[in-house]
Amino acid sequence: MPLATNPVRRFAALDDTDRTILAELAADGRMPNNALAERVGVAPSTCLTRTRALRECGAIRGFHADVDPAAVGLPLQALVSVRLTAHERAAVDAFRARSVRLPGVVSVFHVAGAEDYVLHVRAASADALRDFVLDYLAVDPAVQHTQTSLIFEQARGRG
Amino acid sequence: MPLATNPVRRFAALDDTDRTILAELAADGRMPNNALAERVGVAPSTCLTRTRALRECGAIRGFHADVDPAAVGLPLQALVSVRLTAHERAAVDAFRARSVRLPGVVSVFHVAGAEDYVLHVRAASADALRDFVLDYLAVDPAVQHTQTSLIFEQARGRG
DNA sequence: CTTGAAAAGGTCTAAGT
DNA sequence: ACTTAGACCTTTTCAAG
Repeated sequence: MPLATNPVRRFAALDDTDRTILAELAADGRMPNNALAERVGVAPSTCLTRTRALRECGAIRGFHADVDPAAVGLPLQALVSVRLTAHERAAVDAFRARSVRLPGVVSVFHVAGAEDYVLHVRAASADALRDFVLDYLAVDPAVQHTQTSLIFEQARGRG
Repeated sequence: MPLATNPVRRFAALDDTDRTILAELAADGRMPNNALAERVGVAPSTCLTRTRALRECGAIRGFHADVDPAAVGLPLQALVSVRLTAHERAAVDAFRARSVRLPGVVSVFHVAGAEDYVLHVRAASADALRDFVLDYLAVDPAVQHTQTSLIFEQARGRG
């Protein structure tokens, strides 16, 4: 993949109306099209066309309910830093593909720096969290080292 | 706040139907109620009652569009670890309240361990990211030290 | 608590301005 | 891009099982 690749090109046509739609739907993903149109200041039909285009060009990747982890029996959260043994593309990509499928994994960040990955995970208990690290990461020959930081509290920003 | 506090109590009544609804809406937050009802195996009216109860008891905290950061002119992401100078509750809480309002902040994690906070931030460019750290964190007297790790790639897990 | 059916409201398409 | 109109679908309520 050449360094000159410019993925922003796809979004070049976005104007203020589009950005407002994105902000409103990021805040409330279930807002009816009528209400959205009024907030944005365009006709409902225009709003619908814009919203659909935003989904098709990839600016909107999907809609998701924000579920309280405690409600599904996973009250604990942690950030697990992972350093790999090898750093070729194949090993790195393979670890990412594997880690996103592990139970309790919310997000996988491939980062620059001393660590290679940071996993945001949820667990039912401290024991379950320990088991997650030991059973899925520590035994992985691709994993050289892990460090687990329990999350006391998470707050959402506003973009 | 006593250690014995048990916030799980609020969700004690959740059954299989509720958990299926949560899973479906987490995967597709815009699924129509009658499609959801069919997948879950109850009548649409029942499904609506359940879904509303899940929102009111806090199991569903909201619905959000998943917006591609690149679409809104913020193609860069980073994890910024923050160590505070003081660790009394007042200082810690104040920093959290401040940091969630900073521009580009996606999530704020209060973590156990050597660092106090990890900020997930978005930025328009490397310069903008540097400015964010210097202008908002480095100048903050409550902040002792920061470490910024650029995010090469983020992948979502499945809960 | 769940249900089916009726009423109310939103979505979507296609026309013309 | 906006408006209108109408078909279609979804949500919501409510009386009853």
